[in-house]
Amino acid sequence: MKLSTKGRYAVTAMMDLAIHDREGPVTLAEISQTQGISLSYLEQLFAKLRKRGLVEGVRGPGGGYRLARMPNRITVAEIITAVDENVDVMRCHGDGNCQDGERCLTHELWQELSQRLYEFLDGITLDQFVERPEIREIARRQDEESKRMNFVFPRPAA
Amino acid sequence: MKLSTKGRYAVTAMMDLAIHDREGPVTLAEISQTQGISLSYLEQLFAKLRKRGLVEGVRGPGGGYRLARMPNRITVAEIITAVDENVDVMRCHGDGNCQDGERCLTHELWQELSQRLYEFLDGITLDQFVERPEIREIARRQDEESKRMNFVFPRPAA
DNA sequence: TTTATTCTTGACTATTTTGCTCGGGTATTG
DNA sequence: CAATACCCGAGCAAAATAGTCAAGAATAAA
Repeated sequence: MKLSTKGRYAVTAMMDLAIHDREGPVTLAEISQTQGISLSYLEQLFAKLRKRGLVEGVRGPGGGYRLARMPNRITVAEIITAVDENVDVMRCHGDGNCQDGERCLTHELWQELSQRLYEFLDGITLDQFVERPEIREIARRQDEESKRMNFVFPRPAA
Repeated sequence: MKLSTKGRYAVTAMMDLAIHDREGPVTLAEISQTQGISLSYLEQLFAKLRKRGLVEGVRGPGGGYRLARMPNRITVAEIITAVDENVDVMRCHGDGNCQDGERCLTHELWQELSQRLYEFLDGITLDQFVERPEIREIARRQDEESKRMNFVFPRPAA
């Protein structure tokens, strides 16, 4: 599996969403601020997440994004495969034609690895992590920080 | 962990080495042919493998590379970390300063994942795989293929 | 001792991915 | 209608990936 910052960003954003889920839709601008991810990049990631049915966009003022399912029904594996379209460890995609139409020496190794990796990530749902006290602590810190920033740099009046 | 073709190539080459270990040093040219990896690229990979003490180079005619240790003392994890210097899933390298000097939301997730991944790959030694009948079968096929190619395109006489 | 063989090294290059910007849309609410 | 926020596509710089190319050094065999 491909484990890049891209997947990390997506999971981070989805956790942010899960944490603030009950407070209504969360705007990408907010996520961008609290998680330190560029807004335009978030837009790209969320386009993919939406296509996979993981989030729903709510347009208009007061809009934003919300989870399309309960947090306990969204796995980390889903999030990563949604944004990292190339999820294979293997070049043959498991077909076994890695070398001139035959299996290469390491075919089975990567197959096993791939499976283990997926099983691990598929066993972790968003809520599992969000409920951890350490995570809640970090989220609280981020909220404080965010409020402080709004005080220092308030939105321009309408 | 970073799982790229680079690491795959390295493990493949090391398996080839392990399979033909008792027949004396194996040249990079041979590995290049049987495994379909560019010779110059192999040179780069083996430079790193040598620095990590996984292989030994034998110069001169009849030379090549051989494993520096017994195949049951070389793990897949070692091979991959040898060529993929950047082995971290996390941007903070486990230090926990992922976001403005603090932990990011997904810090623990990647930490756990990283650990699991490493444990899995560290539990697999070269000999474990080389001994499997399916692998031996593939190796035999490759040897046949190689002989055939030498017959069709023999080395120019001296 | 010459020569062929093979490792060894370094610099250079093409392609892909990553992370991001910009400029426009479109739907929705007040 | 105007502000908010999603939506969409093109493009782009930097880094990583996956190589190539050229020259040199050690050694075994002729």
